[in-house]
Amino acid sequence: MKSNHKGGIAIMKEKNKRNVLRCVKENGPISRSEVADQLHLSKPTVSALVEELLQENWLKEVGPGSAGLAGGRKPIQLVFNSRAAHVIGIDMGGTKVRTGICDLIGQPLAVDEFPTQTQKKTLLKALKQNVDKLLKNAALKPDDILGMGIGAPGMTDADRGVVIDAPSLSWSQYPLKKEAEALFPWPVMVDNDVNVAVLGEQWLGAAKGMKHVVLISIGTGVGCGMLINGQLYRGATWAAGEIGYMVTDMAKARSADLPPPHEGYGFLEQYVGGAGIVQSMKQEMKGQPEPLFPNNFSAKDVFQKAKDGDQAAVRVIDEVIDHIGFAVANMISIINPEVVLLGGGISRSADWFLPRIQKTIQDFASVSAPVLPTALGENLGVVGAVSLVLRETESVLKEL
Amino acid sequence: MKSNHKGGIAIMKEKNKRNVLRCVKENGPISRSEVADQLHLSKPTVSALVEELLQENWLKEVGPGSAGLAGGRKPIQLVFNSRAAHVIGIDMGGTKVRTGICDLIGQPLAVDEFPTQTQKKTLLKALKQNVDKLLKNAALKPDDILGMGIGAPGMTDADRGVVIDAPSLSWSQYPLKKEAEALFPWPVMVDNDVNVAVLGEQWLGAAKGMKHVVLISIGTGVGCGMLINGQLYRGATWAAGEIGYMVTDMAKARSADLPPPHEGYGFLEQYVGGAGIVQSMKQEMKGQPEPLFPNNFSAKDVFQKAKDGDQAAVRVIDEVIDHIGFAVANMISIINPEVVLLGGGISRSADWFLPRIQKTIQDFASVSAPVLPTALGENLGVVGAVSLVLRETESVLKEL
DNA sequence: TGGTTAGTTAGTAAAGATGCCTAACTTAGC
DNA sequence: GCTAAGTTAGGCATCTTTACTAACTAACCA
Repeated sequence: MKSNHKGGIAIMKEKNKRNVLRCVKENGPISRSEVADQLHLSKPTVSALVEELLQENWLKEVGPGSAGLAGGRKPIQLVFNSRAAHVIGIDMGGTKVRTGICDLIGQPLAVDEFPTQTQKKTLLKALKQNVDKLLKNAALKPDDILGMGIGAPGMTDADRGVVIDAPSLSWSQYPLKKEAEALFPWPVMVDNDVNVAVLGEQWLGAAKGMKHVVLISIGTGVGCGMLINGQLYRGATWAAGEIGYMVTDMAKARSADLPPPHEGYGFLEQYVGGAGIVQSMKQEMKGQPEPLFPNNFSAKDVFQKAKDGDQAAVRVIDEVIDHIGFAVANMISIINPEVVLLGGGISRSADWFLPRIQKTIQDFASVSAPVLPTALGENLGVVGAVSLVLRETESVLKEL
Repeated sequence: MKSNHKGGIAIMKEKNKRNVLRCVKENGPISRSEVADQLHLSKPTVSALVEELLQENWLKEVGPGSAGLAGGRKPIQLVFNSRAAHVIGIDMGGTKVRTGICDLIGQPLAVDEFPTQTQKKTLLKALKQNVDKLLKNAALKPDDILGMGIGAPGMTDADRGVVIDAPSLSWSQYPLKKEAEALFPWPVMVDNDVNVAVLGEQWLGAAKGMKHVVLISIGTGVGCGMLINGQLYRGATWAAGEIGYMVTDMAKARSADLPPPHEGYGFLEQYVGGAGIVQSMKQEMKGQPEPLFPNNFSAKDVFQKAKDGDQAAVRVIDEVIDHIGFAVANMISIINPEVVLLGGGISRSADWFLPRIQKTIQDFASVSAPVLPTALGENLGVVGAVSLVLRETESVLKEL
């Protein structure tokens, strides 16, 4: 048994080992020798650590590569075993829950979804069933699972795994991590859906490998996840990124023809969120004799009408895009990110309005930054949740 | 000679040593035994490290404390030697340069200032002279100096120590670190003045010990420094915190009666910066028969008139404060800091307008945060620059 | 063409250095 | 004698260096 060196030397070995693992993972097939060079470790040390990693199945040898130009022994190529473990990602939305099992490089082996239940108990039961099915589909056993990540649609205390407030699910102070861990035999991590999304995009999407990323998600509500110095930034009280409350028009904010703030929606949200768009459209239609829409319509419908050229809809959407443009410009001036990603329902129409947003940035922001739609599509939440688990698990290797 | 263990075991010893040092520094007089307990290190290890730290003069023994209730040998009390080294801090402003020498706990031993020269060469020469004087006044030799920090009024590449752009000094791509290090026999670190200020306030001022801090400085220009996860956040291209470009009123931003953006000033800056206030006041005075001010007046004068109750001035200042309120509210919604500090010339009038800003936050921000004036007064820049050096020097001990 | 030799690189083994821990001891006060 | 602070001695884990073997290329020569 290992001695209980608390602040001890064993930590360093663990660190070196993780570094070796990461080095192999990132640099594809690579020899022990080259790993030693890259990590500034001696060859024997690397050999010993690789030996352990092979034993533990994190690495595989894939036969000899080719020798260098100047001759010499052929190197033994090492590769990361992306199937050494698997991670489950859960994207818990207001209307549906998307689930998936991924390997260690984020490849989905099985995905599924089911409608969100309003009762917490039934929701968890459905989740359990669904995950069991997923395991069967992927031909995996619980032992193969390293952990499970969950993206929840609301403010979340990621340390304790408590969803502090999720209006769309009527959750408040719900200890999701604890409840889920009672149901599953692996560790569970929970975070805000937007935070999870930005992790996913930084791992495998449009912000791959970047250190400073802002993701703005515009759908029913408006949210924003930030990656700063390569780390998720969650704020002092888990409330960072509430861009939905950004005021881009003081005069309007102060005027009386808007509902008072703090009834669950912020200023920007009132303009660019789904409900806000519908509201504005209704307002716009008042002056017109013939209703453009039936009684029930969605923001998506308004977008469609605007694309089709209807003037009233265009006016509404133009204002939405204008607000988004200024919100993005403000974020760029404050955060100076490498990239701004636009996600949520609105990202489907990205091509259409991105140029206008870019113009606003160019005119009003202090510096520039590319604005792109998210790249991971419908699996974004799942992949992000998987990334959450992997980062937390490997968090020891944060420093070089 | 030490073997060149690169990724080696020596790093851990260094870390433990720094932890011991920090432990003694933070926990006042303390015995070896208690340090061992707190850091989960063994007594012999602590003794050895303390021995080295005593040799190197970082620690001092201050005679025996009192024995415990149950008897036993009296502990030997250790204290941090705050005079083991000294650091020079330079606050380089647009009109004057403030200099100071501090000990390791931020106590100023000598401070001074001199007018800013427009010529770089003469400025550096004056700096050299002034620092030499400072050393003499503090009765120190160059060997006693650990390093020098400089806060520069503009966008700064802190890695290379290059001031990228400082309009008030007409500097562009100026390698200040390199130039200064040619003049002085110690390492020099350079950063933005607002970044330096937030470090200072977090060290010894109004944000002591906090991990998430926003400092907004409003004077000639408008700047913002952010401490996130306990670390300075500088952005992808050293441009983070350009709050002067935040747009809080889209309609006005688009209207034609303002100068076009990107002539060196951002939207918010045009309203709340010194020049902007003067401009607004002039605009306001046009309608009035009798001029309130002589031809030349400053933002400070306008503030004074407003405090005295002049209606035109009050209108101008009210708008300024309104803009600031929304800017602060937006920052809080986005960053969710533990505290927002207000610095720069405007902080003198803090008492007067803080309540209104707080009202705006309460009405429009997603969460709350205290808003306070900076606490370090005229030495803020100097102390912050000292802090910059100390953090960089001790950066190894960032993790617990 | 085919064999031999020199040079180069991958990986392993043994020995030395460093730093931590535990256990036992000394010191100093009750 | 009891207790707690601090030191000494011995052992263990980890890394590095040095020296080695294995394996391959290139070039030379019969």
